[in-house]
Amino acid sequence: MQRARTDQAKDDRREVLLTAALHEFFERGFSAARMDDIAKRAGLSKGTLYLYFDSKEALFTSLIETFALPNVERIETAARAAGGARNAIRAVLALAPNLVRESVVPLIAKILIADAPAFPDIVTAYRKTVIERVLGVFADILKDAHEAGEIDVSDPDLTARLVVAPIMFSAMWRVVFEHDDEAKLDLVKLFALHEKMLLRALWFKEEAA
Amino acid sequence: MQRARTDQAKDDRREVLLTAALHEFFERGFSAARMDDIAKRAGLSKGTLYLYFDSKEALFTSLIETFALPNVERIETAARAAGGARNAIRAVLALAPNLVRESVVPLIAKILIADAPAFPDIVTAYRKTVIERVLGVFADILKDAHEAGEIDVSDPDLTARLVVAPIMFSAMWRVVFEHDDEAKLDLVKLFALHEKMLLRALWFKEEAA
DNA sequence: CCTATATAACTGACTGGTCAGTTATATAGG
DNA sequence: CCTATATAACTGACCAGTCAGTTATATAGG
Repeated sequence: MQRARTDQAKDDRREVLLTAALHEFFERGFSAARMDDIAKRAGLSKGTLYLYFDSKEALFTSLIETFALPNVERIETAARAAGGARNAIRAVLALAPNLVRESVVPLIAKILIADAPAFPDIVTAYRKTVIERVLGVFADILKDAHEAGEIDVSDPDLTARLVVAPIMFSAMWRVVFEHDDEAKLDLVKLFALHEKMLLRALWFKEEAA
Repeated sequence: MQRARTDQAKDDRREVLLTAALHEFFERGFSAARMDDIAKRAGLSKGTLYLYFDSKEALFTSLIETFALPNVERIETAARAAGGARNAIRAVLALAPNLVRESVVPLIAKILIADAPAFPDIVTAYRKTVIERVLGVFADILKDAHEAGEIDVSDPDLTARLVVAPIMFSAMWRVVFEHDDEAKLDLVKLFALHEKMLLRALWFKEEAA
């Protein structure tokens, strides 16, 4: 086997191992995933895996930390870049189909849901740094629009959750049901509809006109 | 240990074991849950557990089958009993807080999500008998209202998913985050808001008036 | 109503297999 | 030829499933 001697090469190897771990943990869950399989999937041996991570738990923790943030930033930028609440909602819901179908977000979510009771600290950290940050961005935008008299939002935090709920719903749908093709969702249509209904609900006076 | 001699007593024992299994599988996942712990939780020995279920897998299957249907029926009756789409939506969303907070539905959902890849057949069966049945009830109601000219619903199947999404969202929230009290959701307010926004989105012409 | 006998519910020690983590050995690459 | 990296053989803890033995309960027979 070729050796990773430079720092760059080692970082690459770490990443390959983390990606392998992502898929094994996703498919099997923390407990049933085998360190041997993760190493093999990365084209390495178990011994080598232990050169890069101290334990199965350490690997799990690194995994969540590594994959959690990048996609949050994508959402956050899209939301903040668009001017105004209406455009922010549009921008994020336009991103949603790709996020649900192509990104690792649904995989990470599934892994966290599955192993939450075993890793309460990781879950709490994830909620604070990822979930509540995303919800907070939405809530802020809604609040601003409310204060500007543009829309009527009694509770921005709860409204933000209602905006996000279909993303979570379809992420779980993908992860649980889409192993059989019969159950595929049309995500583009789903989020277009969600957008339409949200705009009607929030700007209902103008929309009805 | 007292013995279960009558059929009734045996059924009771089965149920106690299933309830113990529900909680262990929920907390640990299929793989990490121990048959010994399930038995102990039910106040019995592992040997006895094997008198009632052939294997860990058989126990798992029975568990899903036993707990899946009753709550579907609750939703279905509530939806069908209420006359008209508006009342059906109201009736079901009024049920939602209790369903999310008190029923086993979120536990079963979590277990299924966690172990879906290991039990594709169970998952497919669950989708057909539970999920699509519930979604179908909503879709039918929406379609009827649409055909009666009451509301404008281009795609009842997708709309039904948007109605249900916040239930799934808050079920996962409970199951993943509510181990710490800091993260409690106000479900009554959440679903009241969801109802308000749905009514605006669907009957937006009248609501705006 | 008592007691002896039969039965089926129950138990927990044991077995075989699995897998996280360790270590002795091999070798790529400078 | 030296050493950091990689490997695969190894160890021991753990656990699903089994089964020989135990005991609660039913009931036959006095």
